[in-house]
Amino acid sequence: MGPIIGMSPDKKAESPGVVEDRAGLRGVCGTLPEDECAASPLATSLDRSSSSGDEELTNLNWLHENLLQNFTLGGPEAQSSPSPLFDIEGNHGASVISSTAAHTGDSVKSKPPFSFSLLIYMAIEQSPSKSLPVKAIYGWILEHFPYFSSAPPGWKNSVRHNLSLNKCFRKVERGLGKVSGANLDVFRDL
DNA sequence: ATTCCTAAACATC
DNA sequence: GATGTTTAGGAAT
Repeated sequence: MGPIIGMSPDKKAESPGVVEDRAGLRGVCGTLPEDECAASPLATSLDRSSSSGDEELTNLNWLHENLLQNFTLGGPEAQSSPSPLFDIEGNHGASVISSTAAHTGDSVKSKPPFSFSLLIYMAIEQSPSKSLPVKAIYGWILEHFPYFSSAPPGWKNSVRHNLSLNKCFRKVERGLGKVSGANLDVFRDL
C-alpha cells in the first residue's frame, strides 16, 4: 500500500534519544574549558605556516582536526602524542571510543557522537596509506561501532554520501575518474 | 542559518 | 551489484 507512509513518524521516534547523544558531540568542545576552544588558532597558525594558500580550506578540515584532537587528547597524558588518532585502532584508542560510547549510554547500542564525516576520516586516517575502499570503511565503522551492525542499512548510503560530499568540497583535480573502490584521496590531502 | 542525517534516483564500472 | 554523485526534505542546534 503506502510504502511512503509510516516513515516520517518513525524518524521522530529516534530523534529524541539521539539528540542527547549528538549534543554530546558539541559538548566535547563545550565541555572543555573555553581555553581549549579558543586555543584553536594554534592549529590554524600551524596550518598556515605550512601552506600559504588556504583558500580551499573548508570546514571539514578544522572540524576534523579539532574534534580528533579533543577526543584523542581526552586523556591528560595523551598530550605528547604526535599524531592525534595514532592509536584509535590500537588499544588505547579503542578505550577512548569505548569510553565515549559508554559515557553517552550503552557501549554497543548508542549511536557514536561522531558524524559520518568524522567516522570516515578516522577510518581513512587509520589506514596505512590513507586510502581505503568503501567496504573497508564500512568494516572499520562496524568494528568500532557495533551500533551499525544492528542499525538499518541506511548508514551505508550516508557514508557514501559523505564521501562524495567531501570529495566535492575539494573538487579533486587529480584523475579520480576511475576510482573503482580503492581510492579515498579526498582525505589523503588533509 | 548552519550542520547533519536520511532517502532516493541516477550514472558508471 | 557496488561504488560514486547529486537532489531533496527534515530535524537538531
